[in-house]
Amino acid sequence: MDDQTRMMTGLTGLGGLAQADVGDPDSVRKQQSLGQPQQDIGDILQQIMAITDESLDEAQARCWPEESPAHWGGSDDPTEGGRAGGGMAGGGLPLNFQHRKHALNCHRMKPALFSVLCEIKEKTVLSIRGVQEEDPPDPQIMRLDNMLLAEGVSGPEKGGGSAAAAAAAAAAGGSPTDSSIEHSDYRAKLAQIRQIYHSELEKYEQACSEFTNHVMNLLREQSRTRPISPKEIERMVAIIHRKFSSIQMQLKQSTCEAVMILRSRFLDARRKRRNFNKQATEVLNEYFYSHLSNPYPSEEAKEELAKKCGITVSQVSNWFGNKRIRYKKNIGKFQEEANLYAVKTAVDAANVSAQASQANSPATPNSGSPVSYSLPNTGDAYLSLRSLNGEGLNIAPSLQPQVDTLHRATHLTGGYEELSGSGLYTPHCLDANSWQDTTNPHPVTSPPGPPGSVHSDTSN
DNA sequence: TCGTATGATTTAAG
DNA sequence: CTTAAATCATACGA
Repeated sequence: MDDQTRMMTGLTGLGGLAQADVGDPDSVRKQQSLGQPQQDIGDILQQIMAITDESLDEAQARCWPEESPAHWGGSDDPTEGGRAGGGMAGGGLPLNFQHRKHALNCHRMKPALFSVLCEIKEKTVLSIRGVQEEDPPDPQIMRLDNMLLAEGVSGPEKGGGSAAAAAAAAAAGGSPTDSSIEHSDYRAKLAQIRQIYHSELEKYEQACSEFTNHVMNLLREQSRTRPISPKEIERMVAIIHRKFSSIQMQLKQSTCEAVMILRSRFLDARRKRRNFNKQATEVLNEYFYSHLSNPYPSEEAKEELAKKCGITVSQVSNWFGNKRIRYKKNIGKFQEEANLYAVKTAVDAANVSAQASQANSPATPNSGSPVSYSLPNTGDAYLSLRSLNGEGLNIAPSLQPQVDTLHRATHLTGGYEELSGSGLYTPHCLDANSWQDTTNPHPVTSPPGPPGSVHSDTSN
């Protein structure tokens, strides 16, 4: 309302000026046609329409290629309204346009017409009211915001991102060197995304405010010829902001996607799988094959293995899980490996026992082989070796306890059969299912092992 | 480039 | 929680 009154007063106050403007043919014509109000109003309405259209067109043509939209609305000062046309002329509007506009603004009937328009509008504006009462924060955009914040993209500064990366990597449990390299890489990429995000965001914001400015100035400008309430301007601005925020949401969404892809590329351990080093595999295999009858390392054993191999406990668990299932699935394939490690372990054990019996030393400084877990093994190693040799190994007296252990294990697992018959190296398969048999009723599903599917074993 | 090896994850059971 | 089993996705060697 305030604006309107201001506009009105401004316009009325300019009546004199308009009449003085003799140079304008339109104005002259209008002055002459004062006697016919009807025609006059029709005329002026037409002009208003024309000008409204034109000023929009002009605005599009002028505002966008150039900047400095600020001068567009001219001054807000109502007293200057009459001269606004003149002032605007500097902007490069066609002279014709300027003239007509000016004439219109200064027409004697203008105030009356304007008030009529206001009145009409007053009635219609109510219907608009109801339409625009909703602005609950979009849950979608809030989710995106939260995620970007959590990823350190939209957060304060670096730190959030690296912290997240560190946490993720810690969870992934990669080797320290690897992960640190990957982290810097990850952080670099994240920073890149972050930078792009921010520059885009800034661009959007700038564009938004620019556009808002244009529109506001346009409306203000138009408000000289038609009634525009501040509420309407406000509403228009809100609409523009909504549009731009939907664009912003797209930006946020694609940024989120980029971050997710980055994360999965860099932090998903599965994608970044590295084989364990040779020594680690060896250690694990030695344990596995020396505990073949019960290859389920205890928590402590796992920890020790993990330490030895420079991997995490869960990696040890994974390894044993994979190994068990794969061994069981195709024992034949692993036979060679089994024999290899059996020999290895047996040799170690022999060394140990030899030293134990000779030097009475509890230490196990065996060359190269890092098997030092307190070898309470189930005797599989000896079994393997024995079967390799075809006949019994001469077991040192000091090994007797281990043989006992073997017996016990044999009993426990119940997986051994009478091998004795074959005598030679026909080591039957330690039915892998028997790993579970202690608890399970015997599932007859023998693994689809190849013909030679075999494991060294012993008779009693 | 392709087949295999292998570490990790998922699913389901207990 | 642990585990078996299936599956995924990469590593790696021929």
